[in-house]
Amino acid sequence: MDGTPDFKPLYLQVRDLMVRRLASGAWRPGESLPNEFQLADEFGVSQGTVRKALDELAAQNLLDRRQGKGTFVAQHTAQRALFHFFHLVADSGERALPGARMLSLGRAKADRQEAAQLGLKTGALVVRLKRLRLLGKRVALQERITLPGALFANFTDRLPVDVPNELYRYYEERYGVTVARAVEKLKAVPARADEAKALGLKSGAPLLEIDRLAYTVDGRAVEWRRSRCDTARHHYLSEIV
Amino acid sequence: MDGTPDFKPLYLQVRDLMVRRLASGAWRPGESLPNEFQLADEFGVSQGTVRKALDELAAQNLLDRRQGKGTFVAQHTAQRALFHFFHLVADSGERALPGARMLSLGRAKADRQEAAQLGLKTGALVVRLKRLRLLGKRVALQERITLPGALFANFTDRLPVDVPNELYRYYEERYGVTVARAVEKLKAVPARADEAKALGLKSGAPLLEIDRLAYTVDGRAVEWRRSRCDTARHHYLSEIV
DNA sequence: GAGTGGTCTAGACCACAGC
DNA sequence: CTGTGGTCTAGACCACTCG
Repeated sequence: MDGTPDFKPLYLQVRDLMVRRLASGAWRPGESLPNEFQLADEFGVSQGTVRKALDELAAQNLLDRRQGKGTFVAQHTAQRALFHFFHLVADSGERALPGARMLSLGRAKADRQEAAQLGLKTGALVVRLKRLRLLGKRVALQERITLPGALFANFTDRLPVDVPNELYRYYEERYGVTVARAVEKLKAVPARADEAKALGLKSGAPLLEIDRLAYTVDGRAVEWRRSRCDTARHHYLSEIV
Repeated sequence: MDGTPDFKPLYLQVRDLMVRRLASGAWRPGESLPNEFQLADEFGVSQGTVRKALDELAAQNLLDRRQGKGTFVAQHTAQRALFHFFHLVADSGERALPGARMLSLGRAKADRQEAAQLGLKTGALVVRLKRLRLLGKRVALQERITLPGALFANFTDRLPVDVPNELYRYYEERYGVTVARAVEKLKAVPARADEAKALGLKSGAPLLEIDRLAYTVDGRAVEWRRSRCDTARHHYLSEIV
């Protein structure tokens, strides 16, 4: 008569409570959490149960546990950007964070596609960025980024040249928006004339298109990014375990 | 005076012993392992420590734990091939295992590149396969596969048409070679004339090249695969957590 | 030395599968 | 009902960090 499976281990309940704290901003990036025994007291469970919840969150890169120091809310760092969110690698194997050159930055009304991707109404306010990125000294990709205007108020107040290269850290520090997860869809596409020119290629040259939707810990889409990359000297690295 | 960090938790030692059993074939795909208490006795540790080792291996997809039933050595199934090792998805979101049409199958001496990828000497015996794969009813990619001849004796005895579509299951069942891990490198490349013809495209059309090296649990490279895909109606899906 | 997370153990009990 | 893995607890001890 009820159909609910309705059994949820304690440690998952504790984990979900913790996720809520992270999502609400009660625990902010970089902060240290109370120790395991204090958390156990607070949630009314044993230290072992808290530990299992913490380990789950650490496995999802939401927390950072350091023996001897404590448990910290994960933060976007250059390292994380490089190894976790940026998958283009030089064919030689070297990795380096790409430079960026902003082309434009402005507000607009979401077109149908942007609205669909970000879960907004068509015509809702969005922020649009367009930039080139350099791998080594060579311009290797062009990207367009769309953000929901509601979450990123006054984004366009700053001069394009003053917007930092590492956006996820910037979103986190300035807007309290933490990207926790992303989905990328890759295709091979022909370069449009303007892209070809920007990247120093012939029109129609093959580019790797990376279409990324980034989500917060509570599942809201907060960035749509479409990059088109010259992969003559680089590749996208994907590890399957 | 020694420099060795030399502290290895018990559960990792136990895990490594188990990995050796898996690598040696003492535990074979599909087999069930002794229960946790029996393993604990055997290794001379507590059940909790064995559990931690088992959980590690299950997280790496080397074991399959089923409540109420037991712990089993992971096996390559259609499901696993589809969700774990095959990342091309229709733009609609549908996933389906692609059909295959073998074009050629034969022995050869490894060229420089094949030897380097697979860790063989140039001129060592290899098996080469070439096939087309269909997504839906449409030919969507062409791939060339190279295997070390030493591990796949008599592979070419079978008629090309009789080699099954799901290769990893076949490697596992017929040759005792289990693929545990793979690394893929993606690029956008122009179609060569023959590829264009096979895929029904114009020469120079953009293709997604997927260059995959597959490894066994003990780290030997056992397959090099290079696929070139038409991504007009499909994309490569990559999830970042 | 004090405080943190990490490991190891032992035991009780729960949920699930299958006879 | 029995056997399996899964959860929860409690306590001892180890390794790492920092003052």
